[in-house]
Amino acid sequence: MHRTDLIAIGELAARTGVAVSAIRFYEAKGLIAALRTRGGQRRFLRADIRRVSFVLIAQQLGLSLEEIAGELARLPAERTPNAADWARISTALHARIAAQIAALERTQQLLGACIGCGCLSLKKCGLYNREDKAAQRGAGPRYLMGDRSGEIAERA
Amino acid sequence: MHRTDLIAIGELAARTGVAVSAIRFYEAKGLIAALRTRGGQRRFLRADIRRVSFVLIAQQLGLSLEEIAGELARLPAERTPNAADWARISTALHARIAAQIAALERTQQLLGACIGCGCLSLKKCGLYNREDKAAQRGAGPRYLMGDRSGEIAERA
DNA sequence: ATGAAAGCTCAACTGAGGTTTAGATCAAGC
DNA sequence: GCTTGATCTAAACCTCAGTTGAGCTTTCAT
Repeated sequence: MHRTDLIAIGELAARTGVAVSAIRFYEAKGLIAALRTRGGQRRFLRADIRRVSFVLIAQQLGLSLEEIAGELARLPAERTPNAADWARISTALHARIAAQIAALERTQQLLGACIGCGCLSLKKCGLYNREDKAAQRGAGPRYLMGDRSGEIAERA
Repeated sequence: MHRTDLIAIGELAARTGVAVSAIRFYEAKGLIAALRTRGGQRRFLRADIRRVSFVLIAQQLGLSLEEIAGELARLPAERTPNAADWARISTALHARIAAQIAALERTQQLLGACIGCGCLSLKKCGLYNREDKAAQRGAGPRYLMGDRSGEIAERA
């Protein structure tokens, strides 16, 4: 076959809706791999369209690029992910979302119990004294809360 | 005046579980206010323990510091938030969490429809072609709200 | 063979939510 | 008074998920 089974970065960008700069970034992060022309330009396989699509979907489901890279690493590199691959992954994602929903519902319950009680006491408040830390998120080293069982505020 | 009502930054940190650096950061962001000793050290009111606690709780519910500052600005500065204050805030939080849960449940449904179909086609996939973009926030890092803890740096 | 379009690299920047570091000063116990 | 630990400021640094820009090079259609 001719070289039409390889696509340039701009076409991959157009097909996926992702910016060219983002595709270079994904390559740098090891999410996708590129061949190179003699002149040094990237050329991608058509299967990479689906790989990039998977990145977008998984991102929307809350996975970090690092986690996505982990999933993609278990996928065959040179072919389109098939139904079995996707079933395995989507089942895992399903469980993940279920856990998120459950965490939020627990929060909701605690909040309901708190409305009107004004109980912002660290010692007693169910919202504060939680194990699951429902929505901890974001970048950078976080100070880990809790574990000061000895001497927490009682009186305000 | 041995029995003081004012507490030093280290004590506020210890009582809330927040790092001293974070408390200074919150002060710089206008979330809390500090008095100063003649020597220039910060001294906080005991009510600030609850203000900081509120910051932590609201963060767990997904509010940004800017949003939290907005809520705190409407609270009385010099006293502990009372039941009425908390009722107003927690009602708003309740609606917010309900929306998050609804978004995740829609995602879950779409994912359920996709399991096994291998349909990572951008044209058709309901997971990819969504209007709500479930919990996408801001132009920078994208993260879904909800549990992403797991491997936060644990440093001594 | 040419000229526009697309590609290349590398570095710097964004913004949220902080932490780390350096060097100096303050507060308090003995 | 001395020493020790807590605190001060300011600026630099960190992650994540990219974007932007400068300055060149390659590719492709004519």
